[in-house]
Amino acid sequence: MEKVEYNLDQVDLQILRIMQQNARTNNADIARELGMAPSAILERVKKLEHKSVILDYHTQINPDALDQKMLSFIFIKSHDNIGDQRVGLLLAKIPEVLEVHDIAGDDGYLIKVRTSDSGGLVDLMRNTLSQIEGIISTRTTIVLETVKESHKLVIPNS
Amino acid sequence: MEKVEYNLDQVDLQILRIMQQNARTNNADIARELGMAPSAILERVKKLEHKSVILDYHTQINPDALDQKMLSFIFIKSHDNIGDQRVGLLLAKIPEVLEVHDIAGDDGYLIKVRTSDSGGLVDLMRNTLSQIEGIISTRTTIVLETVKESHKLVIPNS
DNA sequence: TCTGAAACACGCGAAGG
DNA sequence: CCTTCGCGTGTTTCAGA
Repeated sequence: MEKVEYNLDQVDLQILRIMQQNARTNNADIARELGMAPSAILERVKKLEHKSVILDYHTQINPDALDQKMLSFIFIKSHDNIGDQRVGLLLAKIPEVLEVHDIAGDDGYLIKVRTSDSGGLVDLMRNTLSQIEGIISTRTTIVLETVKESHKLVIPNS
Repeated sequence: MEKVEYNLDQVDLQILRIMQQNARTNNADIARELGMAPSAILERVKKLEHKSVILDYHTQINPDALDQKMLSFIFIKSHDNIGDQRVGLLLAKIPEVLEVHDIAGDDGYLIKVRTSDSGGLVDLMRNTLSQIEGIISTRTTIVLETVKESHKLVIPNS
């Protein structure tokens, strides 16, 4: 892993705070709030994108509206050795698999999966997961209801 | 739970597909891509927001840049009865707790937590989680590395 | 790294089919 | 539900401090 210096100052943090709250806030509004010229904000945002501090601008869509009512977490034990992520990378390619985390303790992964319903989950496990070589076992946890789903990080005051 | 009709047509799905890819794409660009007038797009986007199909515009920030290198999932058993979410709602109020899911089978919740490091996690569990009445036990899974973290839903072709 | 000017492009509401 | 039109405003580049 490479050492990267991000060197964010107060103004950067304020920009991030505003944009995390609403990614569509325009430069002019941010500039007014911070008492700066819009072009200065533009420059900083471009830099934050280049430094990979800002990774993406994303529209959060209601899963129900797209008929993806089912959310599950699946623990997957694999033959992957430490540092190897062959199975993890294959899992990451599946569109319904939104997250893949390499976890401690179990030689395994935790993945987050959205499907239309339980049938969709069964299909995914039968048709897609079972095709991946090196999976030893799975344990599925089904979400009944999501109380909170935020992507907003805690941004420090300094 | 109320029955809601979303009634999304092809144009709506295309708009969602574009905006999910980049929330900052402007109406004019979307209009060009779909061969429509910008104001028609504006109208539809507003409607999608009102119908809660679009929930949020969010800037995804690199957690490393904000010194939040530690990600954990914690299973929490509680005294909450079915349909009751007292503990869940209290968990949801904690800023470091990004997600709270009511899960099947264990009278419990699965939460996703970001902290600066393992010390931050210990602090959270000692100082904050332990203050919540009704938690019976916790089981923590530590993420060593995240292979994929997307928030993009699969948008159907029709 | 900022400001300010200038050219260009977009947002967004009105009016109409 | 769409288009066209128009004014006010935002975006972006560049020179200069």
